[in-house]
Amino acid sequence: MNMEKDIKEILKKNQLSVTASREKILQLFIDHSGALAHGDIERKAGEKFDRVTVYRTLQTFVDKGIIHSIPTADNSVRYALCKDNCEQGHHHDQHIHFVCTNCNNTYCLDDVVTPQIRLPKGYSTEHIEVVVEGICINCKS
Amino acid sequence: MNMEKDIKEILKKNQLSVTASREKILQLFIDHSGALAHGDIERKAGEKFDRVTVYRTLQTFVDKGIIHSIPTADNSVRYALCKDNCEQGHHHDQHIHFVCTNCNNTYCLDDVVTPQIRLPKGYSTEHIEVVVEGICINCKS
DNA sequence: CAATAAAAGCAACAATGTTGCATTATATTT
DNA sequence: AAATATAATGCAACATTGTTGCTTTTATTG
Repeated sequence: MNMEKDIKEILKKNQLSVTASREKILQLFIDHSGALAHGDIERKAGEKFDRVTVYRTLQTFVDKGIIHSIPTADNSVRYALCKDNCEQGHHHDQHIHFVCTNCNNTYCLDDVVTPQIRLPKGYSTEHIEVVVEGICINCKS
Repeated sequence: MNMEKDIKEILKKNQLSVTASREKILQLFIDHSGALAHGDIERKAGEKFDRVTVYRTLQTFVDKGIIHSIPTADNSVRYALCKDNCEQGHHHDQHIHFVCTNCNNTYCLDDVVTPQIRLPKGYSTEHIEVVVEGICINCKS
């Protein structure tokens, strides 16, 4: 399969010029099923690219709706591919995230939809983020 | 009201020696209804205390179950008081968190219980974190 | 292929988080 | 209440992470 072409097309579809760093970093996300922390990406792509480029590329991808960031409680933001055809400046992922406490991987559980939350009177909802911690399917004994 | 005494007692109840920095930082949490970012605390208490002390005090409070950390998607961990009588090394807060996109405050909605999440086969749940973004009751127009 | 626009690289800096150790404060014991 | 043991603080130095301005390089367009 000609994945390389797919990557170029993803970039073009998002009105991004095709550069080596963008191809490489997007490739990382496609190859890796789980989420990637900035540090992971910097380690895997950082030999070839400047740290600043990694930061800016990730930011660009988030802005374009190619990846989304996943909240954590320990100051280590992670990113994963958007699968819900997010558009520029408007993410609408509806899946939950799962963090394995054993292998520390983060997964997007695309089939698990975020639940409705009934808020107290006066609060309005724009976006709901659900992160479940537990043992993933690869680590269960 | 003699709040000072309460603070000392909270510390003692958690087998912590009563020190000026712990009193001050715990006071901040009690006075402030929402969550506090590390930066907030450092700014409010940092004139009197060393940055390192703030880090260590927060870590101690988390370990003891006095405060809990709230995940965010932008690398700015926030902390809030535990109200569900968490014990040392074992948090069992069951409330959701609400981040106002207008005033940027984070609230613990103690009355809103985290929903059940049905995970795919093979995944087991240890902890569920729900963060809702929207407009809070103080900012609604 | 040249011109234009955009991205990458570089350097310097700012902010955030960590560690070891000497000093100081707290709690405990007598 | 003072001495002692224990624990927390402050300090310095360092490591990591994130940001900004500017120059050079690369990609796209005609």
